[in-house]
Amino acid sequence: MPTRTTLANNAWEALLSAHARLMKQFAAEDIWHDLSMREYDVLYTLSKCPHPVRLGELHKHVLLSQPALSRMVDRLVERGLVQRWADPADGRGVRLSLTDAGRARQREIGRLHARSVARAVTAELNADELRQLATICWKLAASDKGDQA
Amino acid sequence: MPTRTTLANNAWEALLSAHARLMKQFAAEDIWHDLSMREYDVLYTLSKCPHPVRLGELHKHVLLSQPALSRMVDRLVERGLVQRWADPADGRGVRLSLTDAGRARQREIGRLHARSVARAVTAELNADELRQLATICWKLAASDKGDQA
DNA sequence: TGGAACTACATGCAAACGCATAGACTTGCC
DNA sequence: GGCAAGTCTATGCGTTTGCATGTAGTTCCA
Repeated sequence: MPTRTTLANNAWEALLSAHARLMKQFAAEDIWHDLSMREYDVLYTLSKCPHPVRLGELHKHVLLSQPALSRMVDRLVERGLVQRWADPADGRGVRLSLTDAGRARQREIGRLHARSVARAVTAELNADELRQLATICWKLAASDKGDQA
Repeated sequence: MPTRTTLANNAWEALLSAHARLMKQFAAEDIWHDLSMREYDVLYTLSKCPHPVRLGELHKHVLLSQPALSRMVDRLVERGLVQRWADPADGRGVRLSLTDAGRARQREIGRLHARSVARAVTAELNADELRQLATICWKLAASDKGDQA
């Protein structure tokens, strides 16, 4: 009879293993062109924001240190995929959005990646399991705040 | 009415978000001493192997390039936490195991980390959800059999 | 209004990473 | 047995990362 602690640790280890396996599989796909998956992740996150977003806000969603993110944005700006704007309400701040080229790029890769994801995940899980996984993981993801869906 | 593809992508995004949020939270804990979480991950993986394990085998479980893993092992050997053995059955190969110090270190940190994990995860999920999450994620993790291009 | 405390982002620097490839060994085929 | 092809790990090298800190702008409160 496993304790609640044991159940929790087993669930987390399972999540980590699933994450590692699928990340490796997706990284091996030949769809990323000259982007790293981390860079794509940033483009994808920006693509979901209707308005230019603060660096700090972006940082909450990306597993990267703030300086590393700042410099990655540098590079994406230099490549013409992201735009930096001054924030009129806060002179320290920066607002970021995709350029048209950046949006096009994200869509192009996103379309292919979404297929890979669907193929990999539906190969192992039925619709009920997909719904359960989403429900449970969103609980874990949003736990300090009601965030998006 | 969401399609199966949409369900799959939503589930994967939820998993990624949960992963990112919890990883950040765990990284912020003050329990790692002079190890990075990636290094701890390697020690943990080794701790589960009853016999010395090949580098390539270890690599399957760690989200890191083979050269990066090789050099991380260098550093862990240099710090006295891991041992490298020649493989009698294959002269190219290397076998790895924890030293006593490495095992002690892993246990010490593991005890604390397991508590953090339990605290964070049980705060959001009940026992049924924990079991569902584990079952589903192990399915995703273990599907190393089927491979497609 | 002024200044201390705080926040947001950028930069210096050493460490660590990924990619390409080399080196060492094994396997398979003749 | 011998040589080509394949596998396992290590190394060279340019890039990216994290930590500590710097710089600029904001907030709080006397």
